[in-house]
Amino acid sequence: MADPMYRQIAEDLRRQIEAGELPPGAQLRTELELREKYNASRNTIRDAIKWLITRGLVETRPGQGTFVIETIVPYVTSLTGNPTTASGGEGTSYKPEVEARFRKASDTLPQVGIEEAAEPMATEMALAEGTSVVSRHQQRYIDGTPWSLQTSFYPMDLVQKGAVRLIQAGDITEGTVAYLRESAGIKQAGYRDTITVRAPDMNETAFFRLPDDGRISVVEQRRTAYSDDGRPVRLTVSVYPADRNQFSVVVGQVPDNARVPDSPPSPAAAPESGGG
Amino acid sequence: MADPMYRQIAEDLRRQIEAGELPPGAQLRTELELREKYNASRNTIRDAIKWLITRGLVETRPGQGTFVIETIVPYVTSLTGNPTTASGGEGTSYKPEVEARFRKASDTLPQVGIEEAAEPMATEMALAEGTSVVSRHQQRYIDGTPWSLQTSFYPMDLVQKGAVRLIQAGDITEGTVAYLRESAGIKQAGYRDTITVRAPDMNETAFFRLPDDGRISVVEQRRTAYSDDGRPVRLTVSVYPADRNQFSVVVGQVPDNARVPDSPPSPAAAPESGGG
DNA sequence: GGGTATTTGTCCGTATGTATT
DNA sequence: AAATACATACGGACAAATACC
Repeated sequence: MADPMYRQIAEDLRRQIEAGELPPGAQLRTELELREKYNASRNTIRDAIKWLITRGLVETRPGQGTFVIETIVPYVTSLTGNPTTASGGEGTSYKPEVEARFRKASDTLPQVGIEEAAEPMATEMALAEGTSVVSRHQQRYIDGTPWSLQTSFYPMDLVQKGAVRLIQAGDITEGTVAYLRESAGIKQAGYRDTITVRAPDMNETAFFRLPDDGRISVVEQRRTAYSDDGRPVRLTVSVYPADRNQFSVVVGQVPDNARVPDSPPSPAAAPESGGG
Repeated sequence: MADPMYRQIAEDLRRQIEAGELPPGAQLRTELELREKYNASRNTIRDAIKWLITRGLVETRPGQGTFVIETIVPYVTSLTGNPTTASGGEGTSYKPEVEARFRKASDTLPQVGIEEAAEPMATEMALAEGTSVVSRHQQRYIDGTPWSLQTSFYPMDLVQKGAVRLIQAGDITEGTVAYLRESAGIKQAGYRDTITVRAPDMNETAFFRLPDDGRISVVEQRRTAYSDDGRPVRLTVSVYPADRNQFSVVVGQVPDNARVPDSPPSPAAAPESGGG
C-alpha cells in the first residue's frame, strides 16, 4: 500500500488489460465512472490514465473515451543482404520485398535536392564540409500507413562521372546500386549501418501520425555504403517508427525455413530477468 | 496562440535547452519561480514540465529541483561478426570488445537454470513445448552502469552430447560457441537476429534504473544460432536500454578506418524530412 | 542526530473549453 | 442544438524527499 493512489488504479487497469479482460480496442469506463468505482477525484483518475498512456497501453479520444491500444502487425526489414546488388531496404527491392509478404507497398517519387555537406554527414561520407551532395528523399507506406522515411546522399562528383540520373526526380528502377555501376563504374563493395533509437522530431511525428507526446520512439538507421576502392559512395538515412517495425540480421548459414516471426515477441513471453 | 498555455511554456523552455542557454545538468527555476515568470498556476507549470519529461529533455528530483538531462555516451554493439567463432556480443568476447574502446566492462557470473520450452521460444528453437532447455543469464555493466541483460537457451540434449559445462554456473571462458564445438561437436554455421523496440518491463526498469514512466524503451535482440546441419542450437535474448546503446551492422567489404561514431547522431543534425 | 526551509509529489475541488456523437 | 467525454486551467492542502544549519 505504499504506492500512491493513482498508481494503484493504473496497475489495476493494467492488470485487466494484460489479462485480456480489456482486449485491444475495448473502451474503458469514463473518467466519471472510474471516479466512482475507485472513490477518487477525477484528476487522480486522469493521473492514472496518463500513466497508462505513457506506457502505450491506452489512448484517449476527446469526446469519445479511453481505449485499449490496438496492436500493429510489424513489418520486418532485413539489414543484411547482398551488398553488391540491392537489398536490406535499398532502392528497387522495396516493393517486391514487401509484397512478397502479402502487404501493399507504395512510396513517393524521390524528391531530389542539392545540399552542402554538414556534420555529421561530411565525416560519415569523408567529404569536406560544404562539398555539394545530391539528396534523394522518399516516403514509404505499407497497407496505406506511413512506414518509413528515407534520404540518400551521394557525392556530387558521381554525377560528373556519368550518374546524371541521380539529379533527376524520376525513379531509378534498376536500383541505384546497379545504376552507379553501369553509369559511373562505381562498384559497391559493402556497407555499414549504425542504428540508434531516439525520440521523433516534429516532422516525423506529423508524417507517421505518432502521438505528439513523444512516447513512441523511432529507429534511425544510417547506412554508409563503400565502393570497392574503399571510398564512401552513399549515405542513406532511414527512419522507422518503433511501433510498427522490426529488423532482422542474418549472418552465416541459416536454414530457409527458419522464418522470421510475423508478430513481435510479447514482453510477458520474454525471459524474466534482471533485478540483481 | 492556438496552443494551450502549458505547451507554450514548455516550448519556451525547450528552446532555451536546445539553444544551450540551459546546458545539460543545469537546474531550471523552481515551479514557484516559473509560476511567477509565466503568470500561470503551479499545476500548469507542472504540466509543461511533464511535457518536457516525456520528451527526455529534463528530469525532476524531489526536494532538489528540475534539471536538464545529461547525455550518456552510447556503446555500440556490432550485430555482425564471424558466426563460427564468437562475436556480435557473444560470450567471451564481451569484455575485450568493450575494453578496446577504453571503457570498463564487468558482468555477473552466469545464472544457470533448467526450464521447459514455452512459446515463442519453442518455435524459435524448433522444440516441442515442454522440452527441457538450459538457460544461462548474465547482467552486464559498462563503466559501472547496468548496460544489458542477456539470457541464452540451449536444448538439453546438448548436455547429453557432452556439453556438461552448460549446466554449471561458471564462466565458459573460451566462449560457448567454441565450447560446443569441442565438447559436443556442434559447429555453429550462422545466426539470425530479430530486433524489436518495446517498452521495458518492471524487472528491466529496476535493473537499468530507468525512469519508471516507461518513456525510455529497450531494444530486444533475439538471436537464433544454427549448427551446420541447420538445426537451432541456441536462442540468446539480449535487452539493451535505448538511451545508452547503438548498434552496427557491417556487410561486405568496408574499410577499417571507417570508424563507427562514438556519439549518437543528434536529431537536429539529421536530415529534415517527412511532412507529406 | 535533529530541526527547518525548500522543492517536488500527490490529491482534492471547481470551472470552462473543445471535440465528437 | 444538446449531451457526452476528454482537455485545460485555476486554487488549495498536505506529504515526502532533500539540503542545510
